[in-house]
Amino acid sequence: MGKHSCCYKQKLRKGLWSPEEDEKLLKHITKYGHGCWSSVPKLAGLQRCGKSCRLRWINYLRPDLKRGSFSQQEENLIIELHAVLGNRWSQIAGQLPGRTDNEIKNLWNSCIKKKLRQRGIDPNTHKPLSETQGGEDKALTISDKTSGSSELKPRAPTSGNLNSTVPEPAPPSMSVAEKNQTEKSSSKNLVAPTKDFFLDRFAASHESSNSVDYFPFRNSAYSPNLSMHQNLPLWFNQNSRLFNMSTELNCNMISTAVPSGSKSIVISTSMDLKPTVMSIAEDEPLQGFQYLEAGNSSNNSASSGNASSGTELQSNNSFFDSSIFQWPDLVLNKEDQIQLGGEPEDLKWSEYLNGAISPSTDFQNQSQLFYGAVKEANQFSIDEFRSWLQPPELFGKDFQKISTTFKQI
DNA sequence: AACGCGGACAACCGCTGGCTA
DNA sequence: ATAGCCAGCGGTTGTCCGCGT
Repeated sequence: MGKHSCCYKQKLRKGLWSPEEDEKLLKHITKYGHGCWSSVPKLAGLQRCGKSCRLRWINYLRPDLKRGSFSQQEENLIIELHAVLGNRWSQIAGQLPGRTDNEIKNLWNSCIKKKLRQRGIDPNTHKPLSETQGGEDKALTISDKTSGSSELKPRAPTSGNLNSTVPEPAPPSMSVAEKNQTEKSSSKNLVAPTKDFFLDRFAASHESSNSVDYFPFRNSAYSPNLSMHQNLPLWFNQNSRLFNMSTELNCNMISTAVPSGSKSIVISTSMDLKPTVMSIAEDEPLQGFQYLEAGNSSNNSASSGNASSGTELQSNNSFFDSSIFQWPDLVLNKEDQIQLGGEPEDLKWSEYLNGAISPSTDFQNQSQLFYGAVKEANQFSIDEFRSWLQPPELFGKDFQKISTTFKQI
């Protein structure tokens, strides 16, 4: 099993590709496409196995490959993505146009790992080396953090042979004690803004654009430089309250820890990349949730034909659908609790929105909010909140569908 | 100049899962 | 239901090249 029939054939060349071979393969694929890879070598006149041809094409000959060394931005992005995805090189590569999984893997193993270690960061866990050596953080069970969620399943093991336990995002600046403290103070009584609140705000922000048809909460808009961990999805429970997955469930495995009461939709984006949408089937809260991903609204369609169309909701290809995706350890302290709908702290959000509370624009500080680090209420800037409410044109058709779905909830 | 070493990159290998007959 | 084919993925190995001794 696993071995390609072509691999048994004799006289197949191995090793480095000659320029002549490259030319043959390039000409063939340019002219006819690759079709079935196993037939490519024969048709192209190459004494290689189809697998080798495929690899050569993907890693070297493909016209849309970006050449040259990685920029610092790319490196940073790889580190951030790795923190979320682990060694899922192909998924990481998917977020770096023009880069291959092989290239990224090599970079990681040869360069980035070393750099991280030099900075005192464990490349596997993305935690400070000292902390890693001291043992793994105990993962709190759901019941540790919430009351009345006994029906929730415990964290599931990761599937497959992924040797990495997916690292849990943890700010190096935060001590274990601080984490414990924030975990203890996490909000059982959190009251969050309602869906209507967001919708109203969004409508007010885009009065001229039928904007209520859209629901583009872009919660990743804090800063392009911040970690992927900050791409928190917004969940609304059946009471239309914003539901904080991480705070209320401490769930790392979305597929196993969806709250039974929530018939929800999650809207998220991967940084400035694809908006991501998930919804949960109302009557199958635990395992029946659907996951939908909107195509890339920016429509930077690649030359290959299998790129997302950008117009259809799709059911795969985002790290969010991965059972190993770990939700950020978001913890809101008492000071961060937001209450709406005539409740005493109503003013808070409106104050933010009106700028009465001076917003911090220090995005690094903001990042701490999402790590559950020490937070101040006014760190939550109005500018950031406004940036969630992206104009519809930035999201395109996808969100029209999303909003339709949302309205049905 | 010769040698050894290490880094960077290219390619291979083994495995998995989807698809289809 | 099952077996075979295939694409894709991630780990590993091989190769090249620059640098220091």
